[in-house]
Amino acid sequence: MGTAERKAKEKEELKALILGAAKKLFAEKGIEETTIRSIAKEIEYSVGTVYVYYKDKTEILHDLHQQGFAQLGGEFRALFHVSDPMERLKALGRIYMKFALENTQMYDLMFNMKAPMDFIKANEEHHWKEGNATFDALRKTVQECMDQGYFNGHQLEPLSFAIWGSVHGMCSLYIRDRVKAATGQEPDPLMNKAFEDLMLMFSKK
Amino acid sequence: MGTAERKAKEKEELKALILGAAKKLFAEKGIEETTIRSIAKEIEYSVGTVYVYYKDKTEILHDLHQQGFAQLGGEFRALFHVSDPMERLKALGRIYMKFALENTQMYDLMFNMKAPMDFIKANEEHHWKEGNATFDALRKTVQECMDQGYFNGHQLEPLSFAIWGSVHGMCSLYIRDRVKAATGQEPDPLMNKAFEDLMLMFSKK
DNA sequence: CAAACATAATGAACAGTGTTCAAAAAATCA
DNA sequence: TGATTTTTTGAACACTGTTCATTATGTTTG
Repeated sequence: MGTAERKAKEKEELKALILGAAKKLFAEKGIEETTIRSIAKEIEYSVGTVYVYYKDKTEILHDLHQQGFAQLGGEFRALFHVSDPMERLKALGRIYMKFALENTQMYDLMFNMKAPMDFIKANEEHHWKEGNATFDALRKTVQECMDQGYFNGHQLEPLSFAIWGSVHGMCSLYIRDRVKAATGQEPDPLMNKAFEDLMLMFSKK
Repeated sequence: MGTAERKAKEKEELKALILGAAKKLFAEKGIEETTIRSIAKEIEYSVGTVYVYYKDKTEILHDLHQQGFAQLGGEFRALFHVSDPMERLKALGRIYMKFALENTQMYDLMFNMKAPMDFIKANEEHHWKEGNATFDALRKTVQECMDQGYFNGHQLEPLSFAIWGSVHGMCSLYIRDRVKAATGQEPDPLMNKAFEDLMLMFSKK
């Protein structure tokens, strides 16, 4: 039936409209400062309408964090053209860090905020497929590095986690305003140099 | 004048009482879930009283985060008995991580939450002395390691930051529930193994 | 076409938050 | 004791996420 189809499409469109407004406001004024009312106002609908399409705020946050992973995942996938695994590992790290610095709010949502994980726990019985896929890209690359003689005497899983953690840690400190406050240095150059330092240590055979 | 003295002391005591209640509730039910009203109830005073002794919630959070740094700082200082700098570096990391895993709420407050930094920006013109002192302990130790031939070809500042970031990153992912969700592994053993992996790489001459 | 029905949108209302501040209570002083 | 100062109070305000009876709109049917 044509009408039902069109209806379903319209519903999807409005849902996307809400999400788009949320994304815009999050980037503009931060996630904490963005209210359901401000989202409703942005798209010129009432608060109630937002709740017709999203059962609560964590669902909006979860949908948005999926968009972030779609973008980062795409950039990761593009890097699998690089055949040298250590080069690819470095590139993955660089892209990851670039993403974090250029999309601080989104990165925060993906890797720091509790909301998306709360939503997953409450609705999808514990499967964070976005995080899994991203970690998999890293793990695969680390495995290939090990096959080439890198990371001797290490185990794949903890090593991959350690590498993720080390880059995430710098990004997280950056986003949460601890870098300049603790080191006294300009954050951006320090981040880049520190990243190189890490990679230099990681790539020692 | 004796009375004025006693008064000042009583004021300090009540302030400490508020802070103690806050600390207790934070550890019990989490920081986000602890309200000014619940703090007031805990010490059997009214909401208004809390605001006589603390100008707002960020000040409570800031005072509490100072307590955390006092504890961690004390544990750090005790480690300066270890004369071998690389051994001390590893011990610093282990203590840091132990602190994070055993005081998740406090660690979150110290290194993730925005409130304490917001308070500092608004009230103490940008000087995070707690963070500075802690980073200094790390930096000093890293310098001594470099003096002994470790970390060849690295610069002190970015390297120290990278080391901090790498341990912080794992702790942060742990606290924000990303470890098991992304890796599928049991978090605690993975953390410990990953920490060893990092230290192994750091200590390669 | 009009009436019956189904779907979508609304916004006042609720319970909760941090915060304020005139008023009440308690303590101190003369 | 009475006046004055200090401390404590909690109702009230502006905000939050969320709900749901009511209204408006669209669709189907006799």
